[in-house]
Amino acid sequence: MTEHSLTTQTASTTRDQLVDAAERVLRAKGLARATTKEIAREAGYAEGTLYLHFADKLDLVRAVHERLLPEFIEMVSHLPGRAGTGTVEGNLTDLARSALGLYRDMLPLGSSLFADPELLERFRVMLAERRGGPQRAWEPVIAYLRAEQALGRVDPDADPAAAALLLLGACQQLVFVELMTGPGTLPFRDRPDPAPALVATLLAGLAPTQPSDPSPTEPCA
Amino acid sequence: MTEHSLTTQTASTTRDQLVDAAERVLRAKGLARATTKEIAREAGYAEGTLYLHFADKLDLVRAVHERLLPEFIEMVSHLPGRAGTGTVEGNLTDLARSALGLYRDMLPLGSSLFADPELLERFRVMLAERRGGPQRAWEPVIAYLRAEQALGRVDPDADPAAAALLLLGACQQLVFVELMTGPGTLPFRDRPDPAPALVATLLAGLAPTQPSDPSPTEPCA
Amino acid sequence: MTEHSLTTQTASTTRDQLVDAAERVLRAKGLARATTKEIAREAGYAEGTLYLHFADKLDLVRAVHERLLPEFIEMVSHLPGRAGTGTVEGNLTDLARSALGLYRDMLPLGSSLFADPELLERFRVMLAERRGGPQRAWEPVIAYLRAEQALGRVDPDADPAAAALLLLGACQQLVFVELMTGPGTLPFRDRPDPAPALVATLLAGLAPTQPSDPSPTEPCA
Amino acid sequence: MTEHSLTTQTASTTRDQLVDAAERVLRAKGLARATTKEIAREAGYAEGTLYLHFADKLDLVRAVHERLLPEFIEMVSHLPGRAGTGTVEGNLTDLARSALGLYRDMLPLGSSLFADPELLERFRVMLAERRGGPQRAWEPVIAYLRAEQALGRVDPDADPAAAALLLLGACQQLVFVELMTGPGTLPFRDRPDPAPALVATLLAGLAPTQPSDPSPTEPCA
DNA sequence: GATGAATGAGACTTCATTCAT
DNA sequence: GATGAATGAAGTCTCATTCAT
Repeated sequence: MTEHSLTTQTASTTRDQLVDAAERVLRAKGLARATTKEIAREAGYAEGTLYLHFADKLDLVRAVHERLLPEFIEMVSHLPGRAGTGTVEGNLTDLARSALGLYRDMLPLGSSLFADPELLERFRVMLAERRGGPQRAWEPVIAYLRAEQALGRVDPDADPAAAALLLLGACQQLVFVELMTGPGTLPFRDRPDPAPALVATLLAGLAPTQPSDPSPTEPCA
Repeated sequence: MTEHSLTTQTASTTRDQLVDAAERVLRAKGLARATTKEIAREAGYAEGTLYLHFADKLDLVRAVHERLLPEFIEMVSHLPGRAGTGTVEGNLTDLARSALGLYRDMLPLGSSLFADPELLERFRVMLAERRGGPQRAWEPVIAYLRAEQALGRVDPDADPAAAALLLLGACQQLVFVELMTGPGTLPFRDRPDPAPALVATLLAGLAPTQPSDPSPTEPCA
Repeated sequence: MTEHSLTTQTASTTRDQLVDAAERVLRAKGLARATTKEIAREAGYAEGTLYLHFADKLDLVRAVHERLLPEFIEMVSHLPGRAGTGTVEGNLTDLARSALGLYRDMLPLGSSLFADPELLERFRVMLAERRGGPQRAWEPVIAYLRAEQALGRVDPDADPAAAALLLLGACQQLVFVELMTGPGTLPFRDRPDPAPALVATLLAGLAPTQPSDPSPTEPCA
Repeated sequence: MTEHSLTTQTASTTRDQLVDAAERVLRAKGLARATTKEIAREAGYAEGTLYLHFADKLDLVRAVHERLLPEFIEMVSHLPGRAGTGTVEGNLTDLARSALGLYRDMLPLGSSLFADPELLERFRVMLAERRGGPQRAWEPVIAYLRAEQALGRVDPDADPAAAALLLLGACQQLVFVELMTGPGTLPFRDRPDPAPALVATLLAGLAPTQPSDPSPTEPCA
């Protein structure tokens, strides 16, 4: 109320403050334990105020996830798209590291949606309107790989979509396991930075380099 | 805990029936909307009976997830470990298809844990006792790849752990996107079976095949 | 209260518009579901405006009922007072039909008062100031019957007040039953217009006509 | 709980106690101010218990009205049906006095239904199942009058249904006005017992006994 | 061991009312 | 006079949990 400019750049409407507060509470307490009372208190408003701006609690939670979308997409777009600069390996390693951070930030909130089918359904409806969703992460990676293919730094026969899914999927799964097994565990063995190994493996492939074995593993027909 | 033969008979103890019912209700309604009343009704017992066998509701939910672990691990172990038989590509494709089914079955339940930090913490404690968790899925894949390396059908320099994470992570992420965006969408483009593309890409790698330089990692910059 | 010309102009003051809107909402939603928000919206004003013109919500509701009084009395006064014209039976039948319409219009709103003792009490206080209330309906009927008695068309020994109560009470009860049992029912048997039977019965009386008395009340059986 | 037989004849189930309490609170506070909290307290149960026995608050209120029906009908049936005994005038006067008591007891509760269209609708549905409603009061009166017609003590051409409606309607309207204008007023003039005048008027009719006037009141065309 | 009526804390939500603009 | 965002008390209803039977 009496704050003049807590953040110089944000309009900080009541609605935004409520969404901010809801996101903080959701991150801290989880969907199951986030109450309207606490969200309102966190935002500095009365509980009833919440219902001036949102139809119900799920509508507010959905708004949190809705606002996450552009955030997510922007982060994704910042995934290095620097085709032709540096090395492919370096770029993809940066990308993987960014993705790990992205998923560490987004996965707990996103996964919570599965706890409530009605919330998930509302989220789907919103995704259908806004074109968005987690699959958006693939796009800049695919675009980058295509650009590198054009530059000859990536195999022209490679499948960029599959490669994007392999790399980002690995990052997401790694974070998933991290979060599941707790902060004290070393999920991916003893490697503090798993990105290089993932990128190296993706670049080199598994197929043996010597065609001494006439196995049908070699697909480039 | 002190039970010696969980599965030697089709037992169907009251406790098991309650866990069964809880799993069904959790799958149908989601963690947020699963009530003890409905679980008890589904099991055919009175609500109070639940508290003869479990400390509280979270204990029952945790038991559902606990019982999922051997199920999960068993499914994972059935992932083809047939090193040397068929082709590597075929085996990994079968594996990817199995993994897709595995995640479709497990991901909604597993992701729900993120909605309740207290439940997640109890789950972590249980994981610390039982050696388990989603990372167990990597093991048979790694073992398989090592065996194929020994047979020369997989590059001896490849990193089996990274490869397992790439392949299984891609499967998990694909299912995650499927579940998020709803049954009506085509998550991975227009391919009904994404497994072959993933496996082909993983086998071939992204690096351009330069006949001059045998190191595929750093190409034509 | 201090307004001198309530109806000299089509005034449509803010206050009147609010009362209008309140009456519409009360008729549509009922006292229990009429909210200040909806009344204000219906009137085209902000919710706060309501409190510039009324002490509280009950004050507004009371104002609706207050304004209903002159309306009611005027309708009642239009009940045919045409002593000496037409026939007594015809005049009373017209009167009964008017009364049925009157109660259909007023009863739902009036009966709602019983749902809230505080509102009812305020209404009573107002009635004590304004001389009004549902009993006003008896007056023109009594006056009419007295005039007909003077003309010899109604038994000079008859009790006009009792007769008015019998006839109007019958109309009110009929509407009460109609409203209670719903629009789909036939409340008073199979007669679409119950007025003639009521009037005939009231005129003739129930006492058997002894042939010794040549009263015209008992005709051509 | 520990009461063994507070009332020797009543089962006094929890449900009944709740309905009892609800009726008491509804009579005391009115529909608009009756809260589930107070009803539960009045019944001596926790608020949640209410929802073990009723779908919601309206369901409980409806149950109150449902239980009023047999009460109402029984009271109505006790309206003197003593055809052939005493005098017609005496019997109808007793009847009118009973009806006044009946309506004094029932009208406030019954009228409250108009405050909430949803409640009224539920009540109508219930009436459609149970055959009941305020029109049931007419039946014993009609039956009585028919019996007296057979005995020759009531004009065989009289319309029993119309007569019942006239008499009971007058009683209901009188009570309605009493309740509206408050306990301190004398609603029907200065007569403490209005029953005799109503009955006398109904029996004698309004038509003049001497056909000295060739007025068109004479209907047998 | 099983029951299920009862509990009661607390969730979500509504809505009459206020007040700074 | 008008506004309408904000209030917060109070309402209805849910549901994990208990306990006498």
